[in-house]
Amino acid sequence: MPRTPAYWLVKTEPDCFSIHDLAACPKQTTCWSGVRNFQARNFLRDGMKLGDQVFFYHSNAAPPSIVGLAVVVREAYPDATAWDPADDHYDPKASPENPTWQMVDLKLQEIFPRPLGLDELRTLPALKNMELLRKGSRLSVQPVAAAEFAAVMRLVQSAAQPSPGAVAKSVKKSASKAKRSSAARH
DNA sequence: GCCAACGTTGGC
DNA sequence: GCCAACGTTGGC
Repeated sequence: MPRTPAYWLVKTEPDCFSIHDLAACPKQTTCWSGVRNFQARNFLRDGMKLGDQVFFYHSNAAPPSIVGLAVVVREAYPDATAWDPADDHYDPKASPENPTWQMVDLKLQEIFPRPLGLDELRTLPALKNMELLRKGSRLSVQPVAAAEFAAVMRLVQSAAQPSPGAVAKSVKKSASKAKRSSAARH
């Protein structure tokens, strides 16, 4: 029996690594290094399988939004940035013998016609219990229920021709918070 | 910039 | 094992 496909969401600060940066990568593929939270790592390591679809979310953006879709093209393997002292996410406790942290490879599947901001997502009843929308949620890698995934994708379809005034202008105020991301690598 | 929510650390 | 202190995340 093939496994039922699972759905996920990853967060990144666009000032750090945006979906457009992903689009510019060779083969539009990147390793998702830099995750330094155990719960997030466990989802990466144990949950994400080849072909799983992954919402791409921009945090610390204006507005914070789901901006597209990626697909898992390589399952978990050790995150070597963890034992690189020069890396922003260096972890002195990690080593090649004891990697601690894992990453997957993600390939861009689609940039949505427009960003789907938090306010808009909150209007969907199907997303009432979505982890992303939970107050205080900080998980940078999180599972998405199939029904939630479908609801967001329906919104994307309806977003293809946005009604006048419904388009959130994603003007970035580049808050000068240099680099601090738990999820992205640049 | 503020601050609530959360995760981690370390004294005990 | 408890929990206060601290650092980080991330919406606003």
